[in-house]
Amino acid sequence: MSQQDQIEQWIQEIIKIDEAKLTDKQIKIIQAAVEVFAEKGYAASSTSEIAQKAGVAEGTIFRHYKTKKDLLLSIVSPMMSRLIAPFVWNDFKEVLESDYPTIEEFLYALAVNRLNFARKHLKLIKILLQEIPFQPLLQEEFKKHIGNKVFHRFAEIVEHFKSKGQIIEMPAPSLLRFSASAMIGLFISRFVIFPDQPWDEDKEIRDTIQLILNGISAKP
Amino acid sequence: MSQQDQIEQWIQEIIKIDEAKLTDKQIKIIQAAVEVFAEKGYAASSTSEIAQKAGVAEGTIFRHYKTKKDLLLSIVSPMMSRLIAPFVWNDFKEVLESDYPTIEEFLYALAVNRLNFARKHLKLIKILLQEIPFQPLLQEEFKKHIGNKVFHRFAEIVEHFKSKGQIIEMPAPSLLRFSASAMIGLFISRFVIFPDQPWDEDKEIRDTIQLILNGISAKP
Amino acid sequence: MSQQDQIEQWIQEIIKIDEAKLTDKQIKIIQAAVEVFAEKGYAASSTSEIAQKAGVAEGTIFRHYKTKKDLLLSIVSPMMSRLIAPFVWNDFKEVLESDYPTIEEFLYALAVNRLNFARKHLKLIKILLQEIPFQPLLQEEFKKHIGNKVFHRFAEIVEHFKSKGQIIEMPAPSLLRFSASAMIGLFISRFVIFPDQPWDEDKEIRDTIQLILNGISAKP
Amino acid sequence: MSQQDQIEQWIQEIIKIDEAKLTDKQIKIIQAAVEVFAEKGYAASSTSEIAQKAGVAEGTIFRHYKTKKDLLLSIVSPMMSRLIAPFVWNDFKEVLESDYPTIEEFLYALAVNRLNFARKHLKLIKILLQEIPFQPLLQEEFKKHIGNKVFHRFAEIVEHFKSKGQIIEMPAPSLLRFSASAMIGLFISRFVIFPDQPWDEDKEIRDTIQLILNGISAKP
DNA sequence: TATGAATGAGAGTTCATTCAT
DNA sequence: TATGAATGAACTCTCATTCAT
Repeated sequence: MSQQDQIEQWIQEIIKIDEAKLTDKQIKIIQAAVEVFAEKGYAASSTSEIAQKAGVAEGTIFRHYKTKKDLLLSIVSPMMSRLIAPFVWNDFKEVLESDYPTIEEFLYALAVNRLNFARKHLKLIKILLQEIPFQPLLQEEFKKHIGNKVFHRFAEIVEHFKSKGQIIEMPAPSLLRFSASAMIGLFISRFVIFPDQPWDEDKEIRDTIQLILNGISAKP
Repeated sequence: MSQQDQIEQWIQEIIKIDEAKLTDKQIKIIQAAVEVFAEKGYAASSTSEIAQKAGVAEGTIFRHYKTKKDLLLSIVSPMMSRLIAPFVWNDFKEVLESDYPTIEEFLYALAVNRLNFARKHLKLIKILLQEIPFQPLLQEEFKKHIGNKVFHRFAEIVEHFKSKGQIIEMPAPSLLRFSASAMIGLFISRFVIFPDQPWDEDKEIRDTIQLILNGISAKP
Repeated sequence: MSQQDQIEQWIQEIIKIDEAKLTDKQIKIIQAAVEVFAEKGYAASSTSEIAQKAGVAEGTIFRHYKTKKDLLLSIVSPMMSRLIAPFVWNDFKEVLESDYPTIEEFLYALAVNRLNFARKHLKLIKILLQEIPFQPLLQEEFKKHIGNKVFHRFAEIVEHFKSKGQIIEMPAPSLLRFSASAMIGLFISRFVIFPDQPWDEDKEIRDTIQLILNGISAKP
Repeated sequence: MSQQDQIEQWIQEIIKIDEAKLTDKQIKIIQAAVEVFAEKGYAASSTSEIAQKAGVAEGTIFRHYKTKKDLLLSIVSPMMSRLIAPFVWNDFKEVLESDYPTIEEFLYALAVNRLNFARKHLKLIKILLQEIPFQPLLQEEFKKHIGNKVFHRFAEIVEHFKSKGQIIEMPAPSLLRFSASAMIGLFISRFVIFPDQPWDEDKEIRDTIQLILNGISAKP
């Protein structure tokens, strides 16, 4: 089992996706909704178009989802936790220290994993990002997940390396923001802005990691 | 005249905003539209709400703007060039070399300028970013401005410093993306994600610039 | 056996309610339907709410009743005959003359009986009255029962007393309408308009009867 | 000027109907709505049918009335005060004593006036009565108007005659209920139950008044 | 017999747009 | 130029009814 597969497996255990309970029609509705929401935006999408694309009657949508917003949220809300799943690992630090020879290798594995995840769920993530500003419920979840979980985990790690004198003297939030921005910037360039360009993903990931590490490493 | 004022003046000359021609009602319509679009998103906003907020009749909007989309674009489209105005300077390089003692100082002046600009036009920029995915016209403009102008200008500068051995050996697009991501990440954190936190903007800007420069500087 | 019980027994014999044939689920459906129809009105009630309240599946209702209207009518239609049952007695006159010392006593017994009946089936009677204007079938039944049976019976009695010089000289329909209005007015006040006030029912009934008899009695 | 005209004039002054402000289309909408609501009941009526009957677009209805219920209430609610207008006269007692030779004559004038009013607004009154049970707002208005105004006025008059020994010793509410029931019973018979029968309205009114007065007069 | 998912017609309502004033 | 009443298509959502299980 490769390291990537291993990471993926851990994630699956964490989030326990129970798509099993969905009926055939529900899956078709969700697929159609993702398609249409991603293309036109939530507000500009019509339930009739979703129904048509899903091959069901419009009423069927409302049998499974009380309102159109309900449909959106039940699609998009679980995405948030899946998106940041690897960062809320309980044994994150152990994995980092034991399973990977260098921090570069660890970050590379993580980045590849998330990049593949993003590639797989591109449209859903688009919808999520588009709708966060307008859906208070999503904002709450965002704060809960990112703010409380991911942030504290990262702060821990940063302090760990800082205390060893390996990281530049700077507030943890700034370092986290910087690192995350660089990675997210890569993702957005790759998938949103220039999806049709030829990309040497591997090299771009490695370069970005190097730039980040250069940036935050303490100078001798 | 301070350096900031000087930059601002140059920008004004470049973009030549002709708000002078707008009637009183038009200005009210635009202000109301920005307000409503930013709050609810373009698709979920109604022209009647805009009219009401602007204190004009519904018909008046359509006297000045053929369609709702027309209203959106005439608000948002000019923003793109204003947003990237300083980066398309003709005498960018001269300014950089002659007016500022170090590159840090130059980047700092630039960042402060854009941060203040973003603060002033926050809602408009929000709308712009929200609607780019759905408005082909905006996408074209984005590519035209960013792709052709900003990118080439930066590539020039990067090559200049590379040839002097001061910048790490890496493709210019990657370096640009990395630098821009770090700065934009700061802006989004400041204005979108944590607008209500207390911010030491100056320090955050200087830190971010330091991290970027650390990242891209050639190691001795 | 009290006179009230005796009257009740006669009524039961007349109308022969065959609720025995109803299954458990049917009874629950009817109860739920009465509840919901009375609360929201027939047209504003949904079969799904009835099904939910009855604890059965939506389809089950339509297994027993072809349509929603069918459900309404099979609930409400038998009520009409039950409501006017005592007035269509075959031996009405004999009872009146033999079993009760005075006409006041007879009317009092009758009123108490109907009042208790109305109290017991309040919601059903509400539905019946609400729906008569919109259900031609109910209108027919109303005319058949009231018009043909009750009216002729009363006309007979009135003529009987008129011929004895005990009742004022006035057309029987007017006298019937007057008497019925006074009693029905009492019922509606009691149950519909002021159901929550404290009522001395006995006294109100006796007063109303006295007023009616005062009104229709021939003056010496 | 006849006594009837005089009464009508007083009423007009009291209720101050300002139908003048209604546009042509609004009047058509109201007329159509009254027609359809009366025929099918509020809940079973569709706005599209009303629009069609009024000869306007469906959207036009919602420009003037926020919701379907709004349409109902703005039609029906003003009816309540108009319906009971003559009974809330400030100088009711003076009129009764000065302008009419006998109380019979006064009641007769009043009854004729209300009968003509009911005839003119038959459908509206039907709708009002049908919807009172389901519209809390109407119930409130009913209690406010009938309970507080009409009732107290009548109680006053009853006490006045009681003290002169002309009315039977009985609670005022019972006497009012009895009298109102007899009159309302006549109206309902006339307009709702047997609208198609030939009616000698004058005689029926006079008979009913006589029966009421017989009922409530103190016996020598 | 009982279920409940599925239907699709039609409900009330919104809205960008038009046009007579 | 500015208005706002009017439009009617399109929207989200409800509902009585059907039917495979």
